[in-house]
Amino acid sequence: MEIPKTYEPSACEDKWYRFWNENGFFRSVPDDREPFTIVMPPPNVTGQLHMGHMLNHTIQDLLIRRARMQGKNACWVPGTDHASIATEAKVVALLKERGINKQDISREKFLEYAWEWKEKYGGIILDQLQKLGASCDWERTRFTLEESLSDAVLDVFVDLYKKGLIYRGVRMVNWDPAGMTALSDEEVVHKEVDSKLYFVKYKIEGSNDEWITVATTRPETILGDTGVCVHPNDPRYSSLKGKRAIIPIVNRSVPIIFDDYIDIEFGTGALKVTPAHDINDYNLGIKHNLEAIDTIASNGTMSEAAQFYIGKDRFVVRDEIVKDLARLGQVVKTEAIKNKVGYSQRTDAVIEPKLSLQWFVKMDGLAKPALDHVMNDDVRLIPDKYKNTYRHWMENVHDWCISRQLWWGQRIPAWYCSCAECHDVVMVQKDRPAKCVKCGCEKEVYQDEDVVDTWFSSWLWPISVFDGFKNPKNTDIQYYYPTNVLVTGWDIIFFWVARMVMAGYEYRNEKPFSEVYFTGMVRDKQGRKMSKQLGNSPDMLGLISKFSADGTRFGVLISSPAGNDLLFDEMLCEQGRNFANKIWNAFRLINGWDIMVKEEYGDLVSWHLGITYIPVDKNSPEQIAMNWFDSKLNSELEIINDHYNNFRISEGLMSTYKLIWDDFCSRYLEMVKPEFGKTIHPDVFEKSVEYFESLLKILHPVMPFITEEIWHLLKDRSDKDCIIVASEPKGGKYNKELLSSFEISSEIIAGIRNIRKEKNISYKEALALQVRVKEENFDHTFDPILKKMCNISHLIFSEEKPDNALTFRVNLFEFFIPFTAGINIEKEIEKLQKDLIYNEGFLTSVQKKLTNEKFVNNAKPEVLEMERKKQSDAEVKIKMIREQITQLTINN
RNA sequence: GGGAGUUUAGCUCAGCUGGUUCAGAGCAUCUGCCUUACAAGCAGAGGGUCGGGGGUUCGAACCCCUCAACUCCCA
Repeated sequence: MEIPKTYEPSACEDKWYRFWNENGFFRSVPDDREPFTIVMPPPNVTGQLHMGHMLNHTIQDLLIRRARMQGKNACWVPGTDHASIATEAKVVALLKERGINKQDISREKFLEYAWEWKEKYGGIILDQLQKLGASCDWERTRFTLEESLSDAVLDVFVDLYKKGLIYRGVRMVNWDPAGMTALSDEEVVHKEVDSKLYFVKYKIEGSNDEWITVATTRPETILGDTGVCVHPNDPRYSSLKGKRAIIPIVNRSVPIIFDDYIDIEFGTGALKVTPAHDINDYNLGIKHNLEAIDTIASNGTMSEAAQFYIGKDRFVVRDEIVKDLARLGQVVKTEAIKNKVGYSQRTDAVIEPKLSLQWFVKMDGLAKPALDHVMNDDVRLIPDKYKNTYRHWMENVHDWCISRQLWWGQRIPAWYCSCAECHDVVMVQKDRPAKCVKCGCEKEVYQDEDVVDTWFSSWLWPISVFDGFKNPKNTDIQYYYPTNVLVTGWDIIFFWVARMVMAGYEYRNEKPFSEVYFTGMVRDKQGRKMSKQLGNSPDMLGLISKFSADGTRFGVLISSPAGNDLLFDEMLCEQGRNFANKIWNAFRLINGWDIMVKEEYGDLVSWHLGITYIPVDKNSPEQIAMNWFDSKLNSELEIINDHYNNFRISEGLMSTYKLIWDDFCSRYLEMVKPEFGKTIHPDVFEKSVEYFESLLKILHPVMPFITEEIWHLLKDRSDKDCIIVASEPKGGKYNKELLSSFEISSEIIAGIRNIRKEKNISYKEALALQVRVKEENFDHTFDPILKKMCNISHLIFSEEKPDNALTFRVNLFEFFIPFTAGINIEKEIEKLQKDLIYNEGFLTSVQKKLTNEKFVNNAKPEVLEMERKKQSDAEVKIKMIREQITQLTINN
């Protein structure tokens, strides 16, 4: 069979994904093994796979696949989030295209359309995850709005209400006029924008020409002003005590109040107070008993209460009112200013602070355990710098506004009676009450129109996916909960992570997960966050088809330190693809070897593989290579595991990359590779295959497809013998001296290669190598390797210096290659001079330390010892270099 | 306005409690090679006052102070 020169991923990726899935390798059911559980942060049903998901899910898959290979019962629960506001907006837009207005259809009809939409598009993102290789247990797929999860939401609502942790009240909320709903504080994004600060003068009541000038960025709210506030210590305004001002246009008389809340420096030091449309003004209003006039309707236009500009958009009115005020001569001046404005995270509309009746969750009681258990590392945040952020938020947490004026979501289980005398009755229970608890009427009971915040379902996710609310003692929840790791972006630490911790302790008295791994945000080369709006997120499926799923996974992981943003560049995926190809070719090499047959090796002294043969010569390059790689593999395995166990994922991958490419391919395989046309010893072949298998297993969690493909090409295996369920390579002892001695040999090899290159000596031309050392003082372990790798015909050990030889130095050893042609004496001397200067400089710095009494007295003995060694080594080197220079000069 | 973080090679990042010849890795760049696994490759090379300034110390990328730039969170 002809094996292609380059790896062809497209066919094998789909093939293996289907195979794994059909053979139940992704499936997890409780058993007596240790569980390793990850619940997927459910992506929005409206979403398409973007770079953020890619990063997030690749990491989760890596962790799950590692756990699976460690023999744990790995369970990765997938699912999607119904995303109330985003989905509702999508459906509304879709209906509009069809000429249907949301207002014109019933709630039931709307939900029908919404479900239809969800069925059609809601699964796309999960399908895309399969392309990436995500090894989730698809039989466990959940959706935050499905029946059992919704039941949990309603039960929790009722329960918290009964505990007094949920209440209903009129508060200033963040109103999204585009989404037509209230939002929680966390859903508001503050952006700095260029605004104008308008200085408007209000007439003092009863005066002829006395004015007070206020500064505002929101002149359209003037219509709702019910006070003017100044600082009690501000001398400019002390004469205004007890006076009133006239609000222009509406000609309302309002009190001038005094409060030290005012910043004397800002604007004119006088603040117009609009209690209905600013949270600070609202608080001032309560304190000073000011009326709140709600002049802006829920859709962002001026309401009846505004009296003027009714029905016009607030931003249109901003311009109009300034013109009208100017006409009245009441605009003093306008300044450009930068200020922070709140935007809806979902619709990007400017948030309108608005008084309204909403449902809230009390946070103080819930926050306490959630804070403590993170601070004491019961729940570990990675990287731990987020502990600070988390604590700060928890200590200053505000009550959570959970009602949303939407239809797509769990409808709030609160019921009211429509009888006039029962307007204060609220019945909170899951099912419709048979009759009003106050007046007893049966027909007039109606349900709250609102739904709960989507996060009010996702905060229950780690429990509800295992049906832990309805059935708190079921096998799944007892086995899988608490889960192991949550992988998510730090941008939702408050929205979601903090609240899951709260729910975990409230409902199971136990953390939801032991570790939270925060990924960074994926940014483009210019450092911008990748987003759909900017259109700077590469097409995921395009990337996968270009560089393979394995290559793309590699590219994403190689540059993703925990919590640090990742600047994504396609080149990283290309590097991944190249790596896959390198591995593919290592396979081709090994696969192409002819194994030695019986006739080739004379005496039969060993028994192996059903045939007898003489064992590998223990001084052969092959045996030495195997000894070395054994140690190398074990020592690197220790390092790689340490990296991964501590979530240093990109470092773990980098070590794997170098182990495979540099150590295995460039060094080991070159050392054992038979000469052209020769055969390989069966032991060496077996061992090489074994090493290769170990490497594939180490790499599998990162590049699952190619490793599975080669795993099966290397040997005939049964359907159950797949790398995805193979046990990870067990580390073993390794010989440190052997490893460092090999590094020295590598330098010698590099020295010889350099000389060949400089002097244009072909590899085919055998060379002699002379070392200036007594034979017994040289480590001969790798002599056969030197000979093989560099085509050295013989090694000479002598304390003499040969004439006319090319030379290089490794540590304290001088090497000579007798070769007369083409030696450029001047260049050689120049090179040696440079070396000499460096070493002399180095010696001086060491001597400086050693003659410094304070250093000698204070430094630790081992440091001192090290410095002495440096000194003597440097002295020897300098002597050697001087000799070489002298000899070169004399000889020519 | 309050707080957190970052700043090391052209790029992305390592560098543990200050002390191995410590200034590193990968990528990119440059130079030679179509060598019988791989040009998606092989063999090499160059490249950094560790953001600036000051201090502590025998010794600082690492500790302290200060300034600057960038990022983020909260109000």
